[in-house]
Amino acid sequence: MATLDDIAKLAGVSATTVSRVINNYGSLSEKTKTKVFEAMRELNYQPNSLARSLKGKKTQLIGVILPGVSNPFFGQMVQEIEDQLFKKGFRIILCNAGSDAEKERDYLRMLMANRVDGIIAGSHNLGIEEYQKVGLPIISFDRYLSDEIPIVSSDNYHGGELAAQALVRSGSKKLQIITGANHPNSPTNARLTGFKDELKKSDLDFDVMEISFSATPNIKGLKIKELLSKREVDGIFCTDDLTALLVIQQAKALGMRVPEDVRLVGYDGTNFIQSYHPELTTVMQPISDIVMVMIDLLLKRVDDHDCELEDNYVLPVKLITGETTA
Amino acid sequence: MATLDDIAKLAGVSATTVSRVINNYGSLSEKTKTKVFEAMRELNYQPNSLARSLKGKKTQLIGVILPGVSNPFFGQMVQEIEDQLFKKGFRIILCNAGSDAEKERDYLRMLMANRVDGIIAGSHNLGIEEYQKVGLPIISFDRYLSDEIPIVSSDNYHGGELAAQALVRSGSKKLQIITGANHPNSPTNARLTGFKDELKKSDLDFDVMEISFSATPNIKGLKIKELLSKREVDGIFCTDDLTALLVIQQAKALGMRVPEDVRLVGYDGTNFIQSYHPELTTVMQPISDIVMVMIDLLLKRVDDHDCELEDNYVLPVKLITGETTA
DNA sequence: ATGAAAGCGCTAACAC
DNA sequence: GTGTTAGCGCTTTCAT
Repeated sequence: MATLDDIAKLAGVSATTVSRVINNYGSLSEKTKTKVFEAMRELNYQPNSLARSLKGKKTQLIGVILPGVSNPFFGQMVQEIEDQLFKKGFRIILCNAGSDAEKERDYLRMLMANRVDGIIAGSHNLGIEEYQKVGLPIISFDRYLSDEIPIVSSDNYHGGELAAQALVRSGSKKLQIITGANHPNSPTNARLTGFKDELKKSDLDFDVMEISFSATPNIKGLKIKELLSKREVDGIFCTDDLTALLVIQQAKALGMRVPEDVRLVGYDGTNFIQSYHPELTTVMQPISDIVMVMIDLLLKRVDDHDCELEDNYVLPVKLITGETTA
Repeated sequence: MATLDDIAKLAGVSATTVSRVINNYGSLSEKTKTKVFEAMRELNYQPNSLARSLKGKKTQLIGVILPGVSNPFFGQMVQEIEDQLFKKGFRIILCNAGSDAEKERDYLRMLMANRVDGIIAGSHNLGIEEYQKVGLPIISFDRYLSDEIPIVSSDNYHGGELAAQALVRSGSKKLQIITGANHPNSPTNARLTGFKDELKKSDLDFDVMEISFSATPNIKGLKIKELLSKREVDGIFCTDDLTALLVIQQAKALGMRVPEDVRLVGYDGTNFIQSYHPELTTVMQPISDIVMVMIDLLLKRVDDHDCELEDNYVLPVKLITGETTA
């Protein structure tokens, strides 16, 4: 692979001059510029960004740590992150942390070793104290990581309220929440709180069922089947859309009709769900806006490591009404 | 951020020694090792992989160029790639090329500039001659890129045959194929050919409808609606599962029953579809195996740029039978 | 068992 | 308008 020196030799100038041409810096004669450009073309030259970054420049690399990209919600989020970051000249290193805290720690070390300019983190793992001392700009999605790390999230509390309202409005009397395991400090808990608080107004009964985020769809389906077979609930709020899909599936299998026998509200409202399951009433998170805010904040910190930021940035959610609460 | 020299000073040894400790190289006394390790811990030291790579080492970075990760198929594929590569000590730079050839070219340049060790590419863009001269190990998924680049794919031809068989077996008489726009040199065409060839045996009629891969679900839905309203077909093969979902949606809206009025076979068989749409008959691509082969080949080329590889690696597909062809 | 010194490819004063 | 030089943080001979 050609180096700056190769170009310099071929163009008959010094390395500095080539560097100047590349970075469009200082004053160059048209003649040299042309010569250098030609040489670059001829050797199919690409400046070694490793060397560049070594000299103190940014790497233009951002680490993205999320549970995993096979989930449509995070798939869309990563796509959005990649898209917006690309336009600003950054690339991303994708880190699927899954539910493996050790892997997440490894990734954190690697990202430090690679001198990424910053990190966007939104995994579900807890107790990773390493976040305290990465010494790199970090923005978190929807999780508390450390006191210094700003959290961007949608308005989970209001989302919970909206879900409750939709269920109540549709005439449900015996309500059920199906949610991931209860993580302390997680803004996601607010979905629950909002839901409960809203219900207090109407004095209705409800139950909470927790199913680990990392359980397989089969396991989740089983638990849902158990729940539904009792035929005791007529309104369900799932704190994510995929679980809601499972409820529809199991209800159908049990001969229960949605929404006649049981009403249903999901959460997330990805493009995928909106296109392929428009029947589902759900609370839509503004993924694009969330990402925009995260990137904005992150790049601010990249430019100035010590710039002051709020602890929390909360973006509005929206209820999308489908037939499952008709 | 601490450097090797900082550690050397703190431990009271030379930089060379620290380097030896890090790389577990040459002969070291236990005493020095301990001192150095302590210093590293104290300063939360991470070796600068940029500097390391500059010295001729590999970057342990692999570029992954795909249409986009918000599609469940590619989402699962990327997740699989990331997973398998992580275990071998590599990280990935994610490049969503979308349907933007210029973006793909940009990414190619960036990947060269970043000195990634290799590239896995499976975008849908055509006419990117740059692949000819990247000078980096590349493996392609399901697309022809250049004569030197091996293609790994599932057995598209047999997949087409299986789809046809399933439809015929279920008693369909007037068949329809819905597929992406016909790209020259794309192994995906084989799905069509396999389907057609199989049909010749049974002497049934069929039509082909092309819908661009990059069309929105709404657009696709519209075309499908037009098609279905004529009520002329009773068996449909979609060359991807998401389109099949759209067919189910439109059929329902038109009051047509699946499979009574129209039978349906999809293609891909992701975990997502298997879990959330088990009713869909589909041809499953062995994503995990495909990725394993791609990575195996890629790493061979990383170790030895000139190692001989086959042009094509074809992995077996499997028909998953659901109720849409019952 | 350890250190000194050169160099990977690039940028940025500092000359002229 | 262009060249010289000194590093960035690390690895790697070659000494000792």
